[in-house]
Amino acid sequence: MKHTVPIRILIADDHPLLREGVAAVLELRDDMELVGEAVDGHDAVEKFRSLRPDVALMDIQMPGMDGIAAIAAIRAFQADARIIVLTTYKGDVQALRALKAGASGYLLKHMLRRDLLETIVAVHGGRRYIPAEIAGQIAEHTVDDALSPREIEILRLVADGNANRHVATRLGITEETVKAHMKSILAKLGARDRTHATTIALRRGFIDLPE
Amino acid sequence: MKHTVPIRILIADDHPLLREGVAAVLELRDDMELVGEAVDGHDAVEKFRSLRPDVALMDIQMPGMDGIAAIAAIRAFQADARIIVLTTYKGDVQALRALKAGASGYLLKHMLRRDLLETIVAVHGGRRYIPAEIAGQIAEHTVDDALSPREIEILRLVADGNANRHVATRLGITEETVKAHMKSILAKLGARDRTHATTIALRRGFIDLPE
DNA sequence: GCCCGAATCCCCCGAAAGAGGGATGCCTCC
DNA sequence: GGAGGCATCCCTCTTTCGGGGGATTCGGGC
Repeated sequence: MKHTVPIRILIADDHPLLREGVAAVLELRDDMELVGEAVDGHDAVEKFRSLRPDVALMDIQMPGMDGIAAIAAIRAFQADARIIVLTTYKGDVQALRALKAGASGYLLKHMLRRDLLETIVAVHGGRRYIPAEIAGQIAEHTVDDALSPREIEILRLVADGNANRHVATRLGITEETVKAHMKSILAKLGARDRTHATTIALRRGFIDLPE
Repeated sequence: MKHTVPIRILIADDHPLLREGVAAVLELRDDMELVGEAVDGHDAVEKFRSLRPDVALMDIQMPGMDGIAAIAAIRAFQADARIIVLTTYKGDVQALRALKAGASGYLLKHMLRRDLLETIVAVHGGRRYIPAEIAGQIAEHTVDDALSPREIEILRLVADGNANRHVATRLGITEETVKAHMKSILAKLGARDRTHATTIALRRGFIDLPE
């Protein structure tokens, strides 16, 4: 029962050295086989289509189409695709988005190769595999503190140094409305002021650094 | 002239998969040899002492002692140590600090293995090797926009959501003094307000995300 | 000796921010 | 069809920011 067909794996990550590392780890195993490498989201979707791997390892911060969009695109044409996110932290929001998009596992890049192999086996077997660290973080929040799309839009502009009035003109709404949104943002994030809200949102993955 | 002693290399990085990737790349070369792996700054200093590698690859964001402190510590007892920083971006300030601490090269993790090998050879040969991208960034700033230690301390507290008055009490100074520092910070960073200053400082590597 | 930057403190003052209320339409979900 | 979230707008009022000036001390560099 040990000699079955190896698990066919695709990796999508824009870091060549990390891809190399995964390749090196997988080469030592006769029950796994790296069948392809993708360097961005579009590439990942395309290679998934043509190679039909059993498991895909996917980074979520890649140039062009990001990993979450790629996961959604892949699941759209193959609903039972097994996808594992492989990232360097990024906050509970990103993790939750990835899981909602259809990822079955969430691996942190600083994890050991044992974790990688265990996760691949588990996910290939149809199970989910979320580290307790991440699961706990997700459970902690996401009850009533999810920012609405408009709130995120506003916070992004605020993070970039726009005063309420500038945000208002930029979005074609009133300054009063922006202030109302800001109140809601501060309450949801438990922030003391707009600067605090910005760093909290950055840490949790609601927004990215401007530019 | 091709068959000389291989370049002995030490890698310090808290990402096992990346270490694996570097190891895999170096294994293909008979003119290079990976002699050790360190998982944090202390480990790096210790392993450098005992192994005396020709070149050390060093991450700058590691648990415990960070890479820059490790570089300084290593150069303190071996002034001609060849050290290459291997990181995922981090702003011109971090790059400059690393170079000032004694690094001879600055590699971005998304670079190709060709760049890695070229840099190792160059640095081993006593040359410096800074990607144009990084060199340009450093040249662009650092003229008159370096924040003083006190300014960084204040900006860190501001980023964490402290009002001027709270910063003042925390540091045992007057709110007026904090305001004076804030004026200087805004001017140096070219920021429109404290939130903008915070995101600029994060992007450039002056400060890290709170917590 | 002199200059300069860092760090400290002081003033005024207008403009933002944020906390406190509201209100209205428009969804969707149960 | 009501409940609740979203997005919009409105008003008041206090606090905080940030620009505009200053000032001093202390240390290092030319």
